[in-house]
Amino acid sequence: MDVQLKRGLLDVCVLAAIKNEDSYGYQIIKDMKPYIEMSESTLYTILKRLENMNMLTVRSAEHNGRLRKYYHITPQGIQRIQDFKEEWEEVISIYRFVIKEDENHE
Amino acid sequence: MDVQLKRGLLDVCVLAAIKNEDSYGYQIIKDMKPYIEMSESTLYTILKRLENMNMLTVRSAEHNGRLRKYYHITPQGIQRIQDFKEEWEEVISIYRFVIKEDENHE
DNA sequence: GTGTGATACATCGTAACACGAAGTACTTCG
DNA sequence: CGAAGTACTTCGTGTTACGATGTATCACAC
Repeated sequence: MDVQLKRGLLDVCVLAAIKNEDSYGYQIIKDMKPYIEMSESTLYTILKRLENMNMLTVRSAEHNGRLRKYYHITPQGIQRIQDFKEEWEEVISIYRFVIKEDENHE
Repeated sequence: MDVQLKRGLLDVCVLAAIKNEDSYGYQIIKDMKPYIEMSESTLYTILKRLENMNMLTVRSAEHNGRLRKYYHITPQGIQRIQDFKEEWEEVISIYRFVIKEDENHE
């Protein structure tokens, strides 16, 4: 999938992936794989960013001797998803513009 | 509208805006304004990029003593719109993922 | 017991990109 | 004359996705 097209979706996808249940990096990647793929470096960058923006909080926990960082969504994070849903109307209208211009001439 | 969300849409919008009829910078901005807004510096950067990618060709013409550059879409440009339409399925599936995770818990 | 692959997180450098700011230059209209 | 509209250009900056690379543990096969 086109990198540019992904840019506006990744943040919200990560938030959606942890909304119902706290999760950790590796799991998030697996959960999102059927829908959107991202490298580990991308995900951890995003998680760091969302943390700095107070859209999620982190808690470390030990699991089988390995460290795991569990991410928990905040009210701001939930609001971010809400804003995205509202912006989607605009996205659809843009899509329709592209389609309209395209269909006039095929 | 969120900058990141626009990134994947701008190129295709510009191509759609010139698909049926050759157009020039200022006009393109006006045509797209109801759907998506972009600054002049952004548009001219995009037009330059699309030209380098052979998605459009340029022809200069004089209009009322002023220079105008008319942009004409190429087969590659048309193909780019087609690819976008095909990728849209994926975008919708991602949107549904976000919505689904969101609706489980409100 | 040694390799191999999965799990799990981190850092660095890079290239793409949107955008604001500022500039040039011509036309129209009050 | 001055302001606003038309039309294109250049520069610098901040954001961002990603590949490459590294560290470390665990499970399982051979």
